[in-house]
Amino acid sequence: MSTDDREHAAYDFAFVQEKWLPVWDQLEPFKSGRPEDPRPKKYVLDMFPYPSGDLHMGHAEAYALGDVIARYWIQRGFNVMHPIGWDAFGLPAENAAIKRNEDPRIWTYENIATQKASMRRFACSFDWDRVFNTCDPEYYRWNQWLFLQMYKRGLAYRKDSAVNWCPGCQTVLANEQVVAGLCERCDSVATKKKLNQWYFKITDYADRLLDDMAQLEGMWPEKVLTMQRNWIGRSIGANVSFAIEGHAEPVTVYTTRPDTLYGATFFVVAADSDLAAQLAQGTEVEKEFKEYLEKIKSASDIDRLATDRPKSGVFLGKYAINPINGEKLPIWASDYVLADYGTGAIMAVPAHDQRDLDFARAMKLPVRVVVNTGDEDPNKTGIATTSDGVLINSDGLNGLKKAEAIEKIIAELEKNGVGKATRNYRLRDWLVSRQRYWGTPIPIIHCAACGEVPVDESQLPLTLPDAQGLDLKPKGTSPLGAATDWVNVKCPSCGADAKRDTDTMDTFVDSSWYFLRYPSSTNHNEPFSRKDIDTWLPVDQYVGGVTHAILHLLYSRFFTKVLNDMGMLDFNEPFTRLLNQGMVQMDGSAMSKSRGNLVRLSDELAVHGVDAIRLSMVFAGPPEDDVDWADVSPSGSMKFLSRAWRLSGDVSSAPGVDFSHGEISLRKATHKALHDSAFAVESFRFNVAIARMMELVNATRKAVDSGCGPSDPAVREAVEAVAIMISLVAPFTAEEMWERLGHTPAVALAGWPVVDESLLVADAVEAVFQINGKIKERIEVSPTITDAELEALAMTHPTIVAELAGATPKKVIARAPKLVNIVA
RNA sequence: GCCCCGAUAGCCCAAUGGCAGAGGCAGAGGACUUAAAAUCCUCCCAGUGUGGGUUCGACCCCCACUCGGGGCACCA
Repeated sequence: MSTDDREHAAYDFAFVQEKWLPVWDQLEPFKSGRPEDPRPKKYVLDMFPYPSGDLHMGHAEAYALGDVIARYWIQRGFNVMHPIGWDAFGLPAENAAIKRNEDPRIWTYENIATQKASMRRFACSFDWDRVFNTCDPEYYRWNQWLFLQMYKRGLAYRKDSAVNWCPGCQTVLANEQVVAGLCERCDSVATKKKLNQWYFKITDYADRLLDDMAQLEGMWPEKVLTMQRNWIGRSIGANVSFAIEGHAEPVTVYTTRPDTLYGATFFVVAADSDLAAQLAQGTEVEKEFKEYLEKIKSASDIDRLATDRPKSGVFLGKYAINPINGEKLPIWASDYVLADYGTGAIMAVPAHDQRDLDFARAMKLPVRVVVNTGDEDPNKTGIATTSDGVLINSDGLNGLKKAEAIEKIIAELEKNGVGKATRNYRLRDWLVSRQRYWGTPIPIIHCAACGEVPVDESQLPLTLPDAQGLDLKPKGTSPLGAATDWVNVKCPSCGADAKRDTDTMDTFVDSSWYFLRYPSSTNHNEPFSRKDIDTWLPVDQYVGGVTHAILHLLYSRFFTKVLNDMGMLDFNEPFTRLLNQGMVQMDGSAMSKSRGNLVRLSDELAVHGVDAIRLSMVFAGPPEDDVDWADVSPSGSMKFLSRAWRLSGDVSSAPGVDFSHGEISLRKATHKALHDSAFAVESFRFNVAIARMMELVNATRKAVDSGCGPSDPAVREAVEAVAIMISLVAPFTAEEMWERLGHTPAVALAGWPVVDESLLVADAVEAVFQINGKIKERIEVSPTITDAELEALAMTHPTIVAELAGATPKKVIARAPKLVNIVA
């Protein structure tokens, strides 16, 4: 088909797509980091994908949204870095490898190639020169390096602990990966296992992770901040030390209500704690205690999560002494107290804590009210009173309010050396070792004589042994253990026979700092250079799903703070702004093959074209809302793009024509669209931005057909503006329009036209006159009219005069130029 | 149970205390056409989940409730 024929043919998206891709490959409009680039920087980042097959609808939405933002800031004259890479370690590759009996590398790199090709065709504005994969040795060597830095600083350590274990994945899980008692990956019921594992000491950073959120306020979705606050779960209280009858060591409890110390009537230790076992040992209740312990151990985490199940426990026959009044408190063991929170023991104040009250009522233990809250007696109601009030039955605290009492009792306890103010956190240390193959090997050697010996940094990367010949099937121990040549080494310290650590790192380690690597992705000497970091970081705009609200975002914030302490960067928060996109659904539920409601991205692209799919995603509604594919109309998107495209063929003025004498009302529409859609994009209301573009297309159509005609400069100005604006979302169509308008590519770099403020003022606006809030008259007025002028117009208007019938209004409110409201 | 978000036309969604409708989908009619598709034009449709309150004026702010979605859930 000749170019001439093509001119008259209908808009052919497939042809246009194939036409421009090679041109863009050559122009590289999105290359960032050219030396001496004078433009201010903007780092726009999409969460990198896991290479599980080809891109799907969810990717399409996420990357379409990120692309709008990146392309917008380029049009606004910023030097935008918009990189991409692959989060390429992880279980699916390993499972696929087991199934296909081949190296997980093959599956992984094949999928990466597929996704990469799809992203190019999807016209993602990525800087392809910065790509890396976390499974590249060149990347994970820096995971190992960072691990060693953490180790040096005491932030990476091993301990024995009851850890979450997924029987499905046959590996341990971090707390964050257990959702409602289930493995977040495979939904198996997580169990507990006593194991020696590696941890990162994220709890050292709990306060900073919490307090630094102040700077994210208004920049991150409130929802994410709330979830992180809940997750860290800081509470403020006191540790109080109780002597135990017949037990040498005192036991410390943590309480947020030290003011209620006089209301303590019993004492509870976590049944699964070492302390409980110690207290029971050798006593007549030991047998009963052990039976109880067995019973609760067999209860799954799911059962434990039910908060309404009856309280249970065993009296241990011993007594704790209340340090403030010498009272003897019976000690119980129960599973309602958690072994790994606080000290694993509590003082029970049933009057003012619901859980303690439930337990007291079940075990017929006394309840003593020590705070008069004005509520009914918990003894009668069974409802603990937790609000503020006046202290009673509490000696020196009587008459004080809660806050005063807390302050006074803590001072007293501290004076007597039996307590002190303390904070506690729900957050636990991050368990980072995994018993699987496809991850970063932990760079530690275990020597019988020297203990843990770090691999020398010069020996990094410590690459994975060849998967060939290894049994990757999950069996609870790392497959690396079977790679004898790899495992058996000489101790770097003493030279004796030693073994490598056989666990690999949680893949969340990989994603905790990848955003720091993009600017230095080809640096072979360090994970990232200070110069690159200072140039590009922090990330100005991060885009991704809310599913990572806790895990990835919390870990990345933690890494950033550690690196800040190491002096490797000088900011505290990695992601200045965060946008969470919703999910793509079909008929109200998540798409999946098993549900039979899967919409294939490749099918949709084939039928409607890339631009129409991108547009549909972005136009469907607010970005954070879920999109239901049943509600969107890709054919409607195509229709709009065709309308826009057709305009570019109608323009009959020459490129470079002076717009200033163009038809004024269309010019106003153009500048208003430019102004309003920019504002909408900056406030993430992309659907609104597109509505403004549609308005301008409609207005231009009208101007061409029945207004100023196609030769008016205002028409060219409008259509050029349309091309630039829709380039954010429909880059192929925009490029084609730009060419038809007589310009050279790339439209992505054309620049957002400067808005002429004088054209944003309307000639006349409609004002309304109300009486008692009811509209009585509408008139055209100048937008610059004053309140007094408008009021005078209203009071002399025949309709209003007639309505008032001579009565004197009580009050007149004028809001020029919009309305006058007369209160009669 | 606690906390957060939402509810506007048949549907998806706009409207920063000031005329409820920007945009789209679906629908109806018309123009063009031998006809159809495409295209262009025009039109229909709710008084903002319910009940109170504040205000000259409330989709918007406050209180209570209903429904939907999400988060947390023995963390002392």
